[in-house]
Amino acid sequence: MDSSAKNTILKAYLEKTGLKSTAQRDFIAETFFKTNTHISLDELLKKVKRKNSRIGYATVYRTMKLLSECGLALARQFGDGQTRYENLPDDGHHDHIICIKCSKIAEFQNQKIEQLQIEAAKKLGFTVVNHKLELYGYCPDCA
Amino acid sequence: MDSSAKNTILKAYLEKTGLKSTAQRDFIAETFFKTNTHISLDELLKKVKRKNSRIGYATVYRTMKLLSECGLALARQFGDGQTRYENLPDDGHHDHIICIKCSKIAEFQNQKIEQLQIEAAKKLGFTVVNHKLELYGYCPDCA
DNA sequence: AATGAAGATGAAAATCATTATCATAATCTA
DNA sequence: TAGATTATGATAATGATTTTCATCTTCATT
Repeated sequence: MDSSAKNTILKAYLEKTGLKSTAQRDFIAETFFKTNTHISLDELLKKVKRKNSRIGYATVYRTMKLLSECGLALARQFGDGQTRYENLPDDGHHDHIICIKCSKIAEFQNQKIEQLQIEAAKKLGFTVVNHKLELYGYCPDCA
Repeated sequence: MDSSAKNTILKAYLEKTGLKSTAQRDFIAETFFKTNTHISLDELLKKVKRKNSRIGYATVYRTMKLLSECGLALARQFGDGQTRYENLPDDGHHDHIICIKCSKIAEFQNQKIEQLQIEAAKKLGFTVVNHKLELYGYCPDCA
């Protein structure tokens, strides 16, 4: 999904819930859509402030909550105490591996694992809709 | 693994890191080992205080961090703002599959998935210590 | 058993992320 | 353009977790 499609969704959500479209919201959303990491609110705020230093962090918090509600951002907790936001993946699902020492996060995809998950679920009579897989360990630098 | 085996591990870890064995630590650990839910620190503190009201919450926090470090407790965040701790499963590692309609939780084990995880991590230079896998979908009754 | 050094404890204060408050400003409908 | 409603941003408040520090325990050594 490209940025303009996301904007359409956002606008529709705002309208549906009786919220207003504002320059700050648009700019924060736009900035977030351009990221490709698991960005923390702190980091996003910094990015936003670079262009518009008058935007307060409460607005960034509020906007990300909004994006999360309308499905345009995924909120994740990796155990370092901060919520991190991720864009919808363009290229299908991926999982995470997190360094328990330095908190570095890497991503990986493995079709075989996905397949085995579906099979394991099937054995129990379940149908899988979604999943969350996080590996915790040491990154190359901290090993 | 039974409680006494866990105690042995804990003692070994304390010795290795030059920490001391204390009545509070033992009691908190023992209390935790008896739980079978994803207990929050708040809830654990309450349990502990019932028997020994003089134990402070800082000690509970510190002890759970310890247990987490030596692998005797699993820290999890389900997005409600609190860290919850889970005991090691008695019968080897298991993962969860959760029904998104009725919230039923089933458990499964799959050695192959574990193996593939380790391989996927290795490709990125990571060493896996621990993992969390949750499947979300529909159970047989809600399908 | 007594000593002494290193840790541990608990109460309270500090910190960090997040949320709420509130006066002011921007948006939008009519 | 007015009027009503919502948004903003600075600040204060909250809630979970960590740190601080004076005091107490543990444990290896006498």
